[in-house]
Amino acid sequence: MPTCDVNLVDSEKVQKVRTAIADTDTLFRMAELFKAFGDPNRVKIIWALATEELCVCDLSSVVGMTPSAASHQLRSLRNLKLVKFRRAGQMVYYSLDDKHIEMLLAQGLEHVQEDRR
Amino acid sequence: MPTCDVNLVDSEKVQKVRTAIADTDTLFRMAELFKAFGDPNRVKIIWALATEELCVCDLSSVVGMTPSAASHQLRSLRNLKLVKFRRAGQMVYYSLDDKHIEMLLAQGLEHVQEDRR
DNA sequence: AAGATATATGAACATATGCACATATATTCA
DNA sequence: TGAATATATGTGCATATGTTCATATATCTT
Repeated sequence: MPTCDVNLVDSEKVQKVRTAIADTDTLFRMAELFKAFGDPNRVKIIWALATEELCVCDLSSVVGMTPSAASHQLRSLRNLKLVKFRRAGQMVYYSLDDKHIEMLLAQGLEHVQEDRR
Repeated sequence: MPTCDVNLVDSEKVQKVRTAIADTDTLFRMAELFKAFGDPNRVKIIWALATEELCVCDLSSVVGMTPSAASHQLRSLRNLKLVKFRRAGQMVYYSLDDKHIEMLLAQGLEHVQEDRR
């Protein structure tokens, strides 16, 4: 891997930062979590479920996706344990799994709104 | 677009959720913000810069990328106004642009760690 | 000015992602 | 049991993404 010829500019800083950063697995999991929020439709889904528990049918209607597409996304969110669900007859009701999720959503919104100056 | 035959299961809820969700543009911007965190290497970059201001050379060393790859990623982060930079001679020093970014990072970490029960 | 070094950028390529479509599964109701 | 409905899943495709490699730009040094 090419590096700067001066191997490091400030190796003390580099060492400090190296120890500050989380392990690879944690970084990977964090990236995966954020990736879940990295699509407008999924943000919409998450927001919707933060507002109200919804069945797949109503959810798809709200976010404007086919039930199939919504279901696919819900699967990812389920795998990441971001949403939980309960079956009620033929319907399956989804909701957020965790208060953290709402906080992340709120943080994101805040940043975006503040940035629009 | 196919929908459930029963047009809506609970149209009152649907209406409520519809009005609760942000406009398309906001959703899009939020997704873009989160997408920036949606890659392990970028999380690493952001974390590194949250710890210490770094030149591209030292940053690439910390995150284990080529300076070129790091520079590409820094450009995206710059476009999203997540990082700022100052030139010092041949070197360019990057740092986080905003406290929100660190908070998002912290929130993400917290979720991931709590989840590892 | 010329060479050296740090950073940036463009293009190409491999991989990942999100959706549509077809089909499967599960539940209800007749 | 069989038809109807809600949800889930597999596959294929178009597009997005991240990296590498080549090259450009900027700054310093001599």
